Amino acid sequence: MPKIVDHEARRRELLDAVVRVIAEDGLEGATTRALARETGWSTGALAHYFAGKADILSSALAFSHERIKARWADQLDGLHGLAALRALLLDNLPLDEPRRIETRLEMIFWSQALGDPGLREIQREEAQDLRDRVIASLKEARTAGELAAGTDPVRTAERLLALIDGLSAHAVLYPDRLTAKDLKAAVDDELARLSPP
Amino acid sequence: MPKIVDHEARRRELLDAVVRVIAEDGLEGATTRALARETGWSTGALAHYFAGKADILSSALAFSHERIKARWADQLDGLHGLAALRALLLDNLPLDEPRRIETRLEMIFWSQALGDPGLREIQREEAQDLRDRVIASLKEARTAGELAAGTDPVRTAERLLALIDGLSAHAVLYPDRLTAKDLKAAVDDELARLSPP
Amino acid sequence: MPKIVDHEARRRELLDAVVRVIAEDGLEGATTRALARETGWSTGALAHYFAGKADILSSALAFSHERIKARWADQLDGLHGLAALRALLLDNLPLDEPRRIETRLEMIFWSQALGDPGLREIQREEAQDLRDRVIASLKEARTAGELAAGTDPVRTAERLLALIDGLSAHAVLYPDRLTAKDLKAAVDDELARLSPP
Amino acid sequence: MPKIVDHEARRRELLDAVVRVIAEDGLEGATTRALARETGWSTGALAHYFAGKADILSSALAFSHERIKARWADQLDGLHGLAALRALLLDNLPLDEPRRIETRLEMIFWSQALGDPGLREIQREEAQDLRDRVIASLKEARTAGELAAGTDPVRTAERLLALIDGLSAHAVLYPDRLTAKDLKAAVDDELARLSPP
DNA sequence: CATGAATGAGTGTTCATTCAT
DNA sequence: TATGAATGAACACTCATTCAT
Repeated sequence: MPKIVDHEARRRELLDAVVRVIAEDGLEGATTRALARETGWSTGALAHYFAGKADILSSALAFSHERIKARWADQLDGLHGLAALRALLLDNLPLDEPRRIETRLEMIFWSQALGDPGLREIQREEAQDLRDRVIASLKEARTAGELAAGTDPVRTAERLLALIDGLSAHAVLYPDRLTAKDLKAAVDDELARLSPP
Repeated sequence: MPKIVDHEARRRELLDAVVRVIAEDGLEGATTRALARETGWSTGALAHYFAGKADILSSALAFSHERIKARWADQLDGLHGLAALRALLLDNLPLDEPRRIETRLEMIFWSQALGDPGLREIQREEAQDLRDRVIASLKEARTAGELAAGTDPVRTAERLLALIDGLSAHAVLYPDRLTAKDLKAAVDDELARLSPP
Repeated sequence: MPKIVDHEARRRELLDAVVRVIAEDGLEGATTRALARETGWSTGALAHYFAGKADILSSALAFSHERIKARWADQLDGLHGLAALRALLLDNLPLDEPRRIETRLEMIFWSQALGDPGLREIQREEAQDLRDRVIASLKEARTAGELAAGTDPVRTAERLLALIDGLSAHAVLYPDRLTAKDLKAAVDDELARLSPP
Repeated sequence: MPKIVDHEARRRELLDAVVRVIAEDGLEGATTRALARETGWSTGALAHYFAGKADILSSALAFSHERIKARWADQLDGLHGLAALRALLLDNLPLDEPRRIETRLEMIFWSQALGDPGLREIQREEAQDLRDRVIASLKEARTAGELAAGTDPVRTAERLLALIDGLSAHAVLYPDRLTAKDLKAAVDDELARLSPP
């Protein structure tokens, strides 16, 4: 009678540890041995749940994205238009330690994705999802008269998305230069410019 | 008399190839053997010019920064205020292949810098330099009456710097989504919002 | 259940081969590849049992010392005074192949120890141990009236210890000049001079 | 008109530096670059005077031996029998810094000679030379009635030679344990036992 | 299912040697 | 002669992967 294991639950449990290791030590520190140690399992155990190291890494990225998306549902509940947009943008900034980890992970995979189409696709999907939501919020805001005339939702979305990713990168690279307060102020400054005069 | 080599010139020559390899294949592909092959020299030859691989990598980053800064001098010659600001921001976008290489290199080192204070310092200096120039241009623009009342140079600078880094990252990650034209439009949209009504 | 290995037993097994390689080919010949080949394992396997090459080498020296000290217990069982002293000194001479290997190993590490405090300490401990035993035997002999009046145990010990190390070195360097018989004769000549007239 | 160089004089000048480097840093530290740096010449210059690194090393050993032998002539001038013997033995102990360098060099080459017949031959010749002188002095002493009846010159010589080499090794390995005074005392203790009662 | 021992190709680095100048 | 730039094989070590238990 074999022991029955919930593979998906176990994978998520393992990936949580993997995400922490990568965000902390980078991909150089994420050796299979280090991951095994940190998860509390053996290297061989990881082999049961993942096809190899590449699978571990891409799964870790996808796992982080799932958590982020699950959070959006909470954050945006009952919000609309600019309020929803603001909540969404702020949620994507490294304003606390869990999100700093997410940002570090994301940046690590940005450079990795440059040479790995598989990783790039995972990131593209997440980015597309966020972009769709931003555009939808902007359209909602426009309908509600919250936007200045002539505001193009797509162009504005690209600007806002670039802003939060740039702010995120700067915040984790130069924490002295940008505090959580600065990040929020930057987003609010930008949003203020969207409103009608 | 033996052949005398200009060490600095040779280093720059080698680093030009190193930058290309890293931007093309990432740091994983930048093995000493690959770098030797690509530069056209032996692994031992690299040892004459660099203290080790870490020195090659940080020198490559510093070398790229020097080239960028040298270009600024040209780009900004005779420009002031918003015009200088616009030239500076556009120069920092991956609008052509050489600058796409620069952007890819920069992104690769962003993630590396997260765990390497030495690299982070090299990047911080470059970022500081750009930040100073952006702030100076904004102050110049304010003095010239090119800015809307109440525009804070520092907060604006942080927003603009984040914007161009975010746009750069998105452009090299999702080239289908953002063309050179889109990048310029995003910057111009943002700059338009700085002018007085 | 995986194969469980007794790490200490495996280390000793590996070190036995390492000692042979070093004594045979010197430290130059003791590359990690050569040691792996000679032990019958892969280079990676050695990494499981030793922290690195330096650890392999110092462990090999310590292992040889342990074997020698274990042998003393046998050799000296039931012996006292001059008889114990003689047994101890003879045991430290390269009178047969196993001890020639020990001597060669020791000499190889003498020169290595000149520039490596860690190795020097390992050798110092072993030398101190032997020195203590020699002095103790001499004091025993003095008490038993086996020594000429005025024989100083410490000074005598130093002379005897120097003698056996010098004889050992000469025996392995110039085997034609010094046979096993010559070595024993030299020790006996020296001991004869310790007895009362 | 080519520059004329006294090859032999230049070789000796270079070897003096080589000996110092080896005695100081061991053979590991005696890279061709290090030797070139220390001699004040380029690596290529050494190639003019030596056939290769092996030639440099064996020449350095031979050079040290020449210096030692030249010194014997001075030391033993006008001495005979036991007095000559004593002078000879003391000259071979590391009683001052120059001779500590000689001893370190000798020990380094002992282990190297174990696997290199060429080096072993160089050392054997030197050892043979010293051995001949010791035996000759002993015979002289015997003729002069300075030795106890039944003293065999060859067996005694082997003992004395082993003693000084063992003392030398111990003195450089464990300088705390054996001072210059101790070394002299050990030799004098041994010599005292040679005299007739 | 789970283990961790074992593999061996690949890494960065060193260094004796060669040779055009 | 003398230089020092250049080579490339050899080194110690790491690590993703495999697999007998």
